[in-house]
Amino acid sequence: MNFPDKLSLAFVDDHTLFRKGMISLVEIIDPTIKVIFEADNGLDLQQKIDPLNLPDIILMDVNMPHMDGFKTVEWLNNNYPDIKVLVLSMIEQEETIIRMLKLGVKGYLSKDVEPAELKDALAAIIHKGFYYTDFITGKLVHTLQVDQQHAEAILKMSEREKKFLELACSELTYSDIAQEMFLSPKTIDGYRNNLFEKLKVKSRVGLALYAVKHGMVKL
Amino acid sequence: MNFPDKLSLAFVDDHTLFRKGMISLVEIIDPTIKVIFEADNGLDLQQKIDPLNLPDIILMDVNMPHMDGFKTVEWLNNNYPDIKVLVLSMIEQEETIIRMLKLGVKGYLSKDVEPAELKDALAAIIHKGFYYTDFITGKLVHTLQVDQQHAEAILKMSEREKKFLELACSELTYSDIAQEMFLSPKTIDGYRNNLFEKLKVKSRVGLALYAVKHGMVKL
DNA sequence: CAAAAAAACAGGAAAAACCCCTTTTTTTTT
DNA sequence: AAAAAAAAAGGGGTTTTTCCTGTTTTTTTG
Repeated sequence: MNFPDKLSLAFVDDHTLFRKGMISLVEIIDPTIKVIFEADNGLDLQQKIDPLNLPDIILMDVNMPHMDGFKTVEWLNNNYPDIKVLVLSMIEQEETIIRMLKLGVKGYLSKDVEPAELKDALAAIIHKGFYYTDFITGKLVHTLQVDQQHAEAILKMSEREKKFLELACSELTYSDIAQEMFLSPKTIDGYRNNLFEKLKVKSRVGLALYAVKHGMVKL
Repeated sequence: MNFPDKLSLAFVDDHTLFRKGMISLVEIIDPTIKVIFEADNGLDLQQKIDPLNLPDIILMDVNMPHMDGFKTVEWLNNNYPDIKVLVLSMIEQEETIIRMLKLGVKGYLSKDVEPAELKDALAAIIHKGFYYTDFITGKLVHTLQVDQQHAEAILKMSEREKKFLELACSELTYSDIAQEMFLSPKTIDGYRNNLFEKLKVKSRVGLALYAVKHGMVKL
């Protein structure tokens, strides 16, 4: 199937080889598809987007420097709500997928799909408004079953708590951390207790392992 | 610069879009380059490689299902030592890079390079035998300074200490761990002190983070 | 401006971790 | 069998973490 009118796309991905390769592929998939622009990240997209020449669909990664996929989709929602976003990402973590879907993206594809499926996805997004694979649907169902409070707790962590968590993943004592954050050690105790509750752990080691496991803190 | 004779390549990467896109790009970089085959992973490569029609260079990812980049390079070293490998990967962790270089790969590029640099890398591998960026060289230097310490530490760890380390990466108290290992809590104190010395850390959190970072314990 | 909520801070105690040094038991080596 | 080495365990103390309950200060809301 070809696309009814000229389909226009844009690519947002910091992996230059991948992005250039995708553009070549699209040429093969359907030469009538127009690639309006390509960008390295969300900031780059903001500079390149032209209100008089908007793409129908933006194909976007999640991990990008300077302005990641999440913030980029939020910005698009606020500024160009009619543009549809199809995520192309290696990340298959449930939290990431769910978060993107909550932001309203119209599809989420892994980078290991065949070009034919990419074509199907583009077609479905144009005709049906979305393209969700069984894998994605399975994630959606699963997330309903996970402790909603727990999921919300992660999203609702304050910036101060996040900072504390980062510092707690080190050999600093709570006293050291208090100094670092210009707070009282007793305040730090409070943060720790809050996070123990929110993340359902019961020791500092548990906290550190949780943070690393869920990508909140890098090693 | 064009390549002297027909350069032949193969691609090994589980991301189909990326792989197909790369093939398209190579066509643009130099239409005389021949892509002999493409594979999803190491096992796929083993099935597709033809001893009578070998590529000069294999461009390969590191993370692949079923048979990762490390095992794949080892297999190639044993079976087709004349084939050169250029790694194309998102992974910039020092351990991964060093491990690949130790296995003898002739270059390691991030997936966010420009196509022009890819071309340079291919040319350098053909003419000089390798292509190492400054970034990679920096990793090599650093690893000389750190590798020895880490290797020595690992060699000196007893099986009991390793077991303790695994259990210490949890919310168990030392008392719990002692019961689990059928030892006295005082013995556990001794293990902890030994590991603090060997791994140069000074707290249980430091121990846990070290263990996870160096792959001694999985999350 | 007052009330409510959020953030920061506090007292005090118990548990756990950490530290230094030593002894005992078991295993290995000679 | 004895000596040496390694592993396990111990005494005792300090520091840090954890826990419970509460107060004060600052910010937000009405």
